[in-house]
Amino acid sequence: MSTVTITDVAKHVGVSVATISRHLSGFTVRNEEKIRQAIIELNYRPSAAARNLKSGRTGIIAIVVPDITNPFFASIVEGAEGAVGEDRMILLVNTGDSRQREEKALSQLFGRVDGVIMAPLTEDEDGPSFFSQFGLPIVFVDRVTQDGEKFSTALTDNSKGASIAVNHLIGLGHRKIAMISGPLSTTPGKKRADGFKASLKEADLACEYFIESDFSEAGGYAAMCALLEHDDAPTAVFAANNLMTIGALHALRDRGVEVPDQISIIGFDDLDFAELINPPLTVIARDARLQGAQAMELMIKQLTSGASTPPEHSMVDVQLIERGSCAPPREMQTIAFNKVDR
Amino acid sequence: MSTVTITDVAKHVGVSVATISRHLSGFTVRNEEKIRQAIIELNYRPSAAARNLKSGRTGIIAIVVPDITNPFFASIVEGAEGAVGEDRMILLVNTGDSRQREEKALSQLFGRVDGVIMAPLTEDEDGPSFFSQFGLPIVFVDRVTQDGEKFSTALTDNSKGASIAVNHLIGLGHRKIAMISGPLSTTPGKKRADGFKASLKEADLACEYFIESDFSEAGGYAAMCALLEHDDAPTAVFAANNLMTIGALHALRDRGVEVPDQISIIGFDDLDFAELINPPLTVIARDARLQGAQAMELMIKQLTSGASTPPEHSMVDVQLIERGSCAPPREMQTIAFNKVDR
DNA sequence: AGGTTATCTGCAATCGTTATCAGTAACGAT
DNA sequence: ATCGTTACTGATAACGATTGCAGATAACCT
Repeated sequence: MSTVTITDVAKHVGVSVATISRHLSGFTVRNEEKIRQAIIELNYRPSAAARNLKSGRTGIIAIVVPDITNPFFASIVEGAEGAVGEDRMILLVNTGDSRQREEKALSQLFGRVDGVIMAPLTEDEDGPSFFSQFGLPIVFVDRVTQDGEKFSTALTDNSKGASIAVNHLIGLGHRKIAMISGPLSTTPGKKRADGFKASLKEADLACEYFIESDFSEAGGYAAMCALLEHDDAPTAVFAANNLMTIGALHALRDRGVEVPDQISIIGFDDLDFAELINPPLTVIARDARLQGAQAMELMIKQLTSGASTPPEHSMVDVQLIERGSCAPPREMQTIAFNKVDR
Repeated sequence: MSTVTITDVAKHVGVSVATISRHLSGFTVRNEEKIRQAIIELNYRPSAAARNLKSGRTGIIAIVVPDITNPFFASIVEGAEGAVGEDRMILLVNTGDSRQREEKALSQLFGRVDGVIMAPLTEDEDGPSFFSQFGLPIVFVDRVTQDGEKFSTALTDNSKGASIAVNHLIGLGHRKIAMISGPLSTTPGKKRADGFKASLKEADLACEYFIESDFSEAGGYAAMCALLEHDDAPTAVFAANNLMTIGALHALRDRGVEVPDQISIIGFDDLDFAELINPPLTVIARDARLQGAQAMELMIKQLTSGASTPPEHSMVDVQLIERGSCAPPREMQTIAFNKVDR
């Protein structure tokens, strides 16, 4: 009943503990079969704690995300899970957008895990020094901190995605294009905003409708409400992530604004149900699962090839998925080529 | 650079390791301030592994779910995370609906965690014996195994939820009511099916449109297609979970079937975007976060109050959220009281 | 058989903590 | 001055595994 140790197995077989240990770590030993039986018979399970203590490694990789209910991060986790392999496990930490929790979690992680895959809350200055002296392998996913180049990263081509979105809207004839942006203190927030602004400038358009929000549904809702109250409201909106897109759509629905009749909307990150929305949502999509898997691969590479190898970087591509939420602006629709029905 | 141990701190301060250890576990010691400084100065972090080895506990609670990208399970995890408290962490295992992964994960968990909150894949017979001899505290969430009564559980009133759904449809005048059911080998699959059948019987209706599917989006899609091909197709459908509801909606959309004009649909489990779908989706909802939190509370109770306390059970309530996806059946609409426009 | 390797084995030290136990200092009561 | 009590301290033995070392077996060759 009580815990059965390697010593018990050794006694049962009639060899020393060293032999059992060696058998467990894959060496060839003489009484292989006997040992295997004894292990099953006694229901012996090696103590992970003792192993960790000796070997210094835990076989656990932490993955720290701000919000697991965000489908994007859920997919990241799933992708990482899929790439973790046979002899490692994942420790999930959900920081709930709280800086405090993030720090506490990180300090608790030390010694419990072999490495940390993380999507940091912000690019804050106290972050980097902290990570640099953290003493654990780190891979940043989706977001980085200021000194992120020192670590491996698995990112998306954020600014390219934003450019595609904006150019799509411009191509449809829009001139008054708004952006509901994420926090500029985060990597994707900043890069997507940069891409947005750059593309506007390239088309000689002023950046008049830019709202910095917080990547949350409520934030998207509020931002959209603010845009609608504008004297000269925009004809198209680029929402910088999935949750804010949902919030914006809720706002439009509540106000009775027709999409894409009165306003076009394009989101960043696809959603399972994007096709089911009325109208189906046009988005910039990327493979989040792949991104998670890449992060895990970078981590494993780092763990197996010694700590001193230079950091590597991977990038997943983005693509436009046209559905029905973008159309030429209202005043153009009579002359527009691809006029939308209804 | 290398790891600094409790011995280093002791030397630095000029006391014995025992004193440092006592300070760390909250006892009052003489050189409190000096010790605190030394810890910071040397950047000492207690070794989790060594602690585990001595104390036998890890401060980690595992939570095992079949699919983290399912918003329901994501919410469960979030709720559990929120209730885990200061000095414990969560280890997430995503089994990806694979029996094999589930078993492997579970065996790996032993010794690494203090307890397991789990949503088992099925109620299979080999499950129970396995869990019973598992030797770790277990709390089942959402689903149980055959001998689940032996363990604490945090469930939903599944059959009540199903009954509410069916009675809602019956109340609207439907007689040909279908169910896209989950696997009958799972608790929610079984209970929801039971509730469905019982309510039909109570209303003297035959159970003619029952399809056992697999809780996946693809499964829901296929099931709905099958229902539509029926000679005498149903006028209403109850889909037993969120993913299958999404699948069914996709099928309806692809076939050009109007909801709720030609068919009514009600889902189990709410979705963030249920209001954004056209028409807004009527669902049976429950508080998944709360359910996750309850599971965690039961686990913590079990951990703190010794292993020999009897298992406890909690249950979150369900409620009907009427939106727009259910209406009287077509042939009744002219005489129906609350006729739907459009 | 005898000698030389190649394999396998047991002993014991070790990983970093915590728990036990005996011991010391301080202090008030007798 | 002695005793009892309280409040802390240090030395040391665990916890359960891994690993270097030296010795023991077995395998192989002539």
